[in-house]
Amino acid sequence: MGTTQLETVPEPKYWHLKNVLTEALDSEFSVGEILPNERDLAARYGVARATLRQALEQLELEGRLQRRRGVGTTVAPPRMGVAVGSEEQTWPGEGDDAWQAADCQAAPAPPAVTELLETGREEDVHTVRRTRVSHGQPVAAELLYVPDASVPDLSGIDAPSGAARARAVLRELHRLELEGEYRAVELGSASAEDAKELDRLPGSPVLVVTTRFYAGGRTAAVSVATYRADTCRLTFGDAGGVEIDPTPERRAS
Amino acid sequence: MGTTQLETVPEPKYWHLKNVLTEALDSEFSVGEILPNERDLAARYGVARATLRQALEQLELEGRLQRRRGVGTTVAPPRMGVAVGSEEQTWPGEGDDAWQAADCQAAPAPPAVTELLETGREEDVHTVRRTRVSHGQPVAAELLYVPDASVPDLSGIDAPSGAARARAVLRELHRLELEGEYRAVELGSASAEDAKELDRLPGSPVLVVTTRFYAGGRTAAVSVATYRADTCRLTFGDAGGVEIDPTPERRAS
DNA sequence: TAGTGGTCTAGACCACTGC
DNA sequence: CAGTGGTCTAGACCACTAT
Repeated sequence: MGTTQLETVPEPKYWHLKNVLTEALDSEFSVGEILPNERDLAARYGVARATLRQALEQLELEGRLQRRRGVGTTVAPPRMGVAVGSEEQTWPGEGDDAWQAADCQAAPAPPAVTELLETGREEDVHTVRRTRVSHGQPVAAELLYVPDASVPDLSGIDAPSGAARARAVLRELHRLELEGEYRAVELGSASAEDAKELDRLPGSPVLVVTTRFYAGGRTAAVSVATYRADTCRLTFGDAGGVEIDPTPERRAS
Repeated sequence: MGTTQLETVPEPKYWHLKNVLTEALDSEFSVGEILPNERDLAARYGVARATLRQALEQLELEGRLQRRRGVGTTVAPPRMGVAVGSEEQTWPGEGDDAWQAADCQAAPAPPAVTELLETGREEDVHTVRRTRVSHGQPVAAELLYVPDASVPDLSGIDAPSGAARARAVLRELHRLELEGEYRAVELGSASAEDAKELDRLPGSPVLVVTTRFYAGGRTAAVSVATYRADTCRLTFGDAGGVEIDPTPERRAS
């Protein structure tokens, strides 16, 4: 850095600071290392703590830092790639797919999902909760909505709720022939519930993946999965069998 | 502060405020409507402006609000779905794909891209800039990196740079047989350049879509596209021909 | 208990938009 | 020009984690 022109461009302090810190991160810190605390850092760079925090927030958003209350700020490892969609489409829970079924309740789906499923507004649907763990870390929390019409033979199952019932719902679902998937990704913020499962604070940025599963000419199930945006890079497709560990870029010095 | 419960759950003010505003948005405002200014809103809810802003930032992140300096805060329309990947894989610019080539320069690619392309660190690659407009709004800015090896017959083209050359590069690229695509989506923040193209402030949250195009057993091109996270929902696949306008949920009253 | 990040305040000034 | 959101400050207290 050295220079800084004053001419014509009043670059915000936090933006400049973010760039300075990015370089420092690249050159002077290694993954997992703890940064000085916010008060010290602010003092060192001659800014108010709030301004310093604005820069740190950006860096956290970009996956460069991880902050934990009561602990400190650490240099984050490169984001991990998590496979979300591939060539061969499969039902959730089919094969061994990194997800763990946690629970299943009968409850009305949120309006947005109701519309996709074309179910009644007050109608109960099977609501399966699953979590996904990768590299020992929770990366996603999912709610899978399955209308009773998609799993008509479920009645015989004893377990009224819980993981056992969740697995039963999935098993029944697999009996249908999957005709297609339609997926959407958007930015969201973690609900209180999801935040707890993801070990983050409520409001943390998440990537929301909504998947509609088609069977028998209708939407047979809808999945809403929220991935930690700070630690995950969602991957799609498999590029003709090539599957390289992605994420180059960062390295310690 | 007046009272408020003391029992067990000190919910942050900005979080509570966000929820209150969300309901107000659902019930009392319609798309495009202008909210009261931040100072008035803060006073109305009895919080400092910074706290109010924290709530507004969350809502903007969720795509519910749009804020423009010098103008005001308006209720945002539902996010638009933009198609990013579908069953049939195509080269960028093949068919009529909503993108507009803007420029092309010869320059070294960033390290991350260099690694994917397996080109030399200092080697120049054709760098095509394109923008994508949807519903009259800029939604994405892209940099497409094409090593010379992928377009060997380009030498004869006159235009050294500019849109004409960009189109020429794409045309040459289409002569290769596309063997596969590998895509990744992650959260990022807009660079100063991208921000300008997207009509946003630098640092705004964006969805970064990195695509590797395979041909001849190698990565023949790499595209890095940044989509406005506030206005876009990225869609993948086509679910057997079904293509419904998504995004239910919001409505004015 | 000491130290961290998270929340909140009440001000100030700046940059931009529109009239 | 007046009015908007964007940046910045200097403090305070709270919630959490580790020791």
